[in-house]
Amino acid sequence: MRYCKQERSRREAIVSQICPARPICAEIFAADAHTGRYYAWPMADVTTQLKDVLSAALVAAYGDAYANADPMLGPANNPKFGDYQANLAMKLGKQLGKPPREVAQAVVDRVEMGELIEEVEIAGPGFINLHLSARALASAAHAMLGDDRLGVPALDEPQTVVVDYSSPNVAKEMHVGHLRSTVIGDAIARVLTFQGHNVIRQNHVGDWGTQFGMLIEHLLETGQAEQESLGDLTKLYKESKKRFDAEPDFAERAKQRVVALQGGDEATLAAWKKLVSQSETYFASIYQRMGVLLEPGDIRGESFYNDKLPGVVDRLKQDGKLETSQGAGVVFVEGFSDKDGDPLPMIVQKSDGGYLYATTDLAAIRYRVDELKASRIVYVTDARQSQHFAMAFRAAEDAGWFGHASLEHVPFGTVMGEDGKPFKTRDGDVVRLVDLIDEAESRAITVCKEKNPELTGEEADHVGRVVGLGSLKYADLSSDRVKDYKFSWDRMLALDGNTAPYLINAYVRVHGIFRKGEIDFAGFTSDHVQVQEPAEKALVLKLMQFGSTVDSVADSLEPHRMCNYLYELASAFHKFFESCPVLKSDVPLEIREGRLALCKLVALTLERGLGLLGIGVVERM
RNA sequence: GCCCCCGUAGCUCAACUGGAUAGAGCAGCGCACUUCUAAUGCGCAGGUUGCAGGUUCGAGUCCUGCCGGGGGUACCA
Repeated sequence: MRYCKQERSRREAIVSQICPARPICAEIFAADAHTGRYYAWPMADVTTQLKDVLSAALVAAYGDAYANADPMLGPANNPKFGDYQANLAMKLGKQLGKPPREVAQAVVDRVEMGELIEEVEIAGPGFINLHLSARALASAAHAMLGDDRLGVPALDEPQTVVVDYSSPNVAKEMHVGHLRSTVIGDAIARVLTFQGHNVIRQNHVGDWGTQFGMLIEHLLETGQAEQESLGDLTKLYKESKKRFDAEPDFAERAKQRVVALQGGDEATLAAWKKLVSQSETYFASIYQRMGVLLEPGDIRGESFYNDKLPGVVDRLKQDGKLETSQGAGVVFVEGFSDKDGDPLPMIVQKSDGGYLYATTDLAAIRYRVDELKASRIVYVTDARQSQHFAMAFRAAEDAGWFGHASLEHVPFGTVMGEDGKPFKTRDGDVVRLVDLIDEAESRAITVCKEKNPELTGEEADHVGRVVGLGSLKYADLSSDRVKDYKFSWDRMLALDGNTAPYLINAYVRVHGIFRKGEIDFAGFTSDHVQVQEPAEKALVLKLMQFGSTVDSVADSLEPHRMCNYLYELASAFHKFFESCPVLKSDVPLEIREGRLALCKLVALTLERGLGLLGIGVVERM
């Protein structure tokens, strides 16, 4: 958990001043009492206040040494255990050599209830169960409503974080294999940006390598290199590959062409640049359609590191890390072995003098640490590359190339078909990304029109685009990324369960209420938030978890945690919707206003949460 | 062979980084619509968390060994 500067100094002041315990909550609320409003300190969410109270109680009981101990506070996992639970007593009991329940009692005895806590009790081995006052909940909701960031403080000490994702290949069409890196990486970039980090997106495109020899040779021989547009790049790739495999003479010329390319031959380079530039235009169009943040300026392809590769090898040599094995320049990294149980080398220079992806990745690490000043670098790639990154990170670490920076591989599993085997077309071909998007949109339109026949024309198209793309992304994001997942149109477009349509529909329902009541959504605000009904209470408690969910996603780099949260939020909203009428004539005006506030808060949180996943919303569907 | 990842209800997935009685959706059965959009909600049923040990107040989660699936394992990325 991180706090803004203001918040942190406030916490420190409280903790240092309070021994023995003082009525901090009363103080906090008193500061606002004259305004007649419930919300407490600016930026101080109720969770933070609870932690303060527990910290203070802990210090009062056992002294200053425990001022920074984690109270282990979290939402209660069952309403009968209250609203929040603190699990510190069990851990502390061990440290202090006392029974956990005794520790819990000592803490509870010194908890200043104030207006925040209604009831506190000890249960089981030493759980501290906290029941919040209705007023505290109302205050929390009100504070969120008045804050653009929904109560999530911007970081006091932002880091420079490099997020490496998507990485398609020049002269090849993007396919299902690029889906996960692109979607997961984008969500991670968005979440870290929202937290306040300086996020530098890096698209490590495959724009260099031996395959360009055959492509360029074919282009030049057929005269296509002269043309304004190169046309269908997939066709080009297939044609040249076919020739490469079938014509030995062509294959030989293609190999020579690689040498010419590396040597900087003008005509060769011109053709290569044409390929790259056309591909980049194509990537940009896909990203735009997908609503992905990546731009041409984020591209640092393999070729970008070309002139840095000899330096990488030289540096390794200087550091005494480089060895020669079977004619290749290698680095032996501790802890890796090959089939025969011998140490596994990481090859940085081939026996013919060429460089490999390990060299490029090492060069990229240096660039990101030295030039981009990154303090955290995350790589969103296929889980199959785990060993490669483990070796590269270890080698760079051994060489002392990244002082305080942390490097993280963010692996993900494979997209499977319904049969449990890697997702392919019926013919066994790779599935093109554009085909996936097309089908997602058209299926979404069908599903939406079926439920709402009044949906027509441009609006139907728009809804189809948002819901279709959203469903495709959400399916990819909503399960634990390290596992493979089964691709299913029916499941991802289902209106029930943990799906994009279900979440977007919750958003739509809120707007439906505002439309029905002829209330301006954007302009609406209220001081009359009240939390009385169980469904209201459950909803507010869920809303309050948004901030910690963002932190959790940022720490773990697991976007599915946000999906789980949003699904629980939407479920809580639907229960509220069932049991708490808003616009009905017998609802008192104040209650109506308070419930409208909760509705708006739900919509804002859904929109923000989905937005952090790169998914949009619609007001009608 | 060695290393890494995965194994949870019939199916698809969760489980807040070790917390209380393992939760959802689908499929099955039964309820609630002159509606704030039933695109929903409620209930029933469904489990030896692959197996066996271990660590501790407490294990789906951590450790060890098996079983099963996937991936990696020297000049592709």
